[in-house]
Parts: sequence; C-alpha cells; structure tokens
Amino acid sequence: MLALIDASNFYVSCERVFRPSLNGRPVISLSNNDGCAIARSNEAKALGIKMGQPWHEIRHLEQEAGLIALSANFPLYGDMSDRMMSIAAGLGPVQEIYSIDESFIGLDGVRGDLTKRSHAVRDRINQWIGIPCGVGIGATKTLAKLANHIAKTAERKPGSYPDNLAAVCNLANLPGSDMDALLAATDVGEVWGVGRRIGQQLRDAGVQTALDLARLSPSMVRDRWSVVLERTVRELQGDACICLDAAPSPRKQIACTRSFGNPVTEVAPLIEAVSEFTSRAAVKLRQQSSFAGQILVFAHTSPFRPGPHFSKSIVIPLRPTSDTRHLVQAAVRGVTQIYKPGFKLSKAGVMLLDLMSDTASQGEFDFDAPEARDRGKLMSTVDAINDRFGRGAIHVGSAVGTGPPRDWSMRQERLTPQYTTRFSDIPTARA
DNA sequence: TCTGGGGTCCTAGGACCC
DNA sequence: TCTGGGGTCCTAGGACCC
Repeated sequence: MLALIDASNFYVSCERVFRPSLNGRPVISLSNNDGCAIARSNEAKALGIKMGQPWHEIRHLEQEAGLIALSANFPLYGDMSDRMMSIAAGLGPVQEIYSIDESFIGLDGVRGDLTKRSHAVRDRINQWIGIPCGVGIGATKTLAKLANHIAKTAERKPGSYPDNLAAVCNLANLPGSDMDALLAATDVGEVWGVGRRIGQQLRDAGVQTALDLARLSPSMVRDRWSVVLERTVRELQGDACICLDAAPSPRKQIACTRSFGNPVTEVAPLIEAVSEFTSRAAVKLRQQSSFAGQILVFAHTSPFRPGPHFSKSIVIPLRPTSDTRHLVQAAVRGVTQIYKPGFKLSKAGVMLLDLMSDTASQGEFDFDAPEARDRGKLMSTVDAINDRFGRGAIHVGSAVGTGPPRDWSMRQERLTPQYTTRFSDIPTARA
C-alpha cells in the first residue's frame, strides 16, 4: 500500500504563505523569463488559464480579472519543499521524493486507520508550513496518483466526486463497486502515464474513462500500444509494476539551458552564457560525485518567431572530468564551432552526458594522479566559497564578458523575496 | 513584443560483426 | 549469375512526467 502526498498549486501556495493577501485571488507563477504560467491558484484555473499558457496571451486578465502574476522563485520553492517533505515522511517508514511537491510513502507495516493518519499529517503540513496538500492511497503508484487526483478534485470542485473523499482519498477502503464508480467518473487522460497523444489514441479507440482503460487486456495493450501503457493498465488493476524507490540513483544526464531575456546575435555573449551554464551544470555534477564523459552544447533561434531559423548542437568527447575549467573549455570550443552570425538566438544550453562515478572512471593509466587530486580540492574549495558568498563569487573568466552588460539574462520582473533562504529577505513581524 | 527547464524510458533503424 | 541469418550497440526521436 502506498500514499502520494502532493501539494496543491505548490508554487502559488508558497507565495501565499508570505503574502496572505493573495488568498482567494487568481494568482499564477511564471516560468523563467516570465514566459508562461507554470502554477495556477484555483481561482486562476477557474479563469480558464491553462498550464504552460504564454503570459502574453493572458496578460489582459491583470486588468480585467485582478490576476496576479509572479516570477518563479525557485530558491523559495526549494526550501519550502524540504520543509514539507520532512513532515510528509512521518506518514510511513519509506519515502520517495518524486518531485518538488510530491512524495510517495510506503505504508507497509503502518498500523491503525490510514485515512485518519493521512488527515493528521496533512493538517500538520498545513499548520507548520502553510502548504495545502492532498493525499491519495492505493495499492500501486498509479492508483495512489489517481486517488490523489480524486482527493484534490473533490476538494476543488464539490460534487465532482463524493465529498468525503476531499483532501484524503483512500482507495484501499472501498468496495469494488465504489472503486469502479470513481474510475468511471475519471477521464482517461487523468491517468498517470497517459499524456495528450496516447490519450487521444485511446479515446479514438473508445476508451474514455479510467475504468475503460483498467478493463483492457494487458497483452492487447502491449501489442497495440507499448509495454509502457501495459504497465499502466496492470497498475490500475492493482498489480504493482513500478516500485517505490527510496534512494534514487544518480542522474544520467545533467542539463543547464536557458531562454535569453533578449536575443543574442554575437558570439561573445553566447560564449559568456554557455560558460555560465556549464559552470552551473558542473556544480550539480560534483554534487552527485560524477564525472562527465561528454558535453553537448546547443543554440537555436525561437521556433515561434518567423524569419531565418538556426538550430545546431554538437557533442564534445571529454577525458572524464568534473573540473569546471575543462568543461567550460570544451563547451566554448563547441559553441564557437556551431556559431553562425546573422541569427537572433533565443536559447542555448549545455548537457553533461555519459556520466560515471568519480571514483571508478579512470579510462586510462593516469600519470597525473597527484595533479588530479589537487584539482578535486580546488573545485571543492570553489564550491564551498560560492556556497557561502553566493553563486558566482568565484567563476571562470569566460563567464564574464568584456562587452556590454549581459542583456541575455532572463527576465524576472515580478520576483518575490527569498523569505526563507536569505537573511536580508526574512520578513519582519509587527504587533 | 511576448511561448520554461530538467528529467526518464522505450523503440526503430542503421552500422557493424561473425 | 549467384547474395543468409542472427546478434549487439548506438543514436535519434517520440512520449511521458513535473
């Protein structure tokens, strides 16, 4: 048995903790560059704002409907997530943190009434952190996900599901006929693992609801669709195919990519940007104690704009390393090779590939072993200094251009303070 | 004028080998 | 004039997730 604890409208809920005046109003969180909506309050959803909808399409709602849009404040969200996760962990013996706002909890061995217990944990997160959550319980991850969807929808839209399932929905408690009714009331597209494409294909085949999907034969689904969808069907039938993973393995690739605040046309600012992206990716690489065997660099023009399009990428093989200087060198070489003048580049990025453990990666006899050890020390010292004094306190030279100030930096015109992670931003309480 | 970022897994097809 | 069968590995692209 598994629970899924998932925050409601997480980013918006984080903002509301520190600005209660946002409660009851339509609020959205905007992606990097203030490009599109990535979180919506219930009131914003009621206005018809879609996930991922471009800001310029909904901007008029500021005036017309009192919509409030905020730039994504990831340091705040990350910190609030940590706090929420540590309380959620109290629901059961095993926790898998699945994303910034949701975790699966293994419930094997937990005694007593799981529904009551879930309510208690949910109330505690609400009281201690101020973030509203929903809890779904089921025999498999897919069922727990579905239960969570029901819990949150029942709360947001009274009448859509039985009222007593609002906030916490425990499918394990239900007789089969009730379970069927819930699945029948759920669109097939809401099932975890069914996206836009597969959802449409299923509907075309007459599979409209989660119940329809659950009643398909797994082998038929594998033949006609894929093993991936077959697993989903089995999971809906209560057959656990996706196990709980309490200790996630290290990443297989690490990326840092950004859309530019203003288009880039020259090679100098492009080198500057790519150097910075590489430095950031390298920090993540060292955090998981890995080396990269390849680095990919890309740049492209906006796919949404008319005019001449450019899109190129290049993979540079590396002697496995996590040294920022080597990675940046390779990235700069790559981007210089693919750059062509005459285009308004909208985005660039790097990806570290072919990752391996930094302890078991000697591909050749290493005559420079002592030098390599010093390199490791240098990098960990740089990381420690940047950790203490702020990102960029020490950086590679090519990440600071000699030209005009970086106008490729992303726009964040509506950024809220880092209430919980920066001393100067801590709110003051007044009597 | 304006459209995010970071991941995972699966599959088909080509290259290559014996 | 005749031209197999089976396996592995890699890559690009598609689909999904949050």
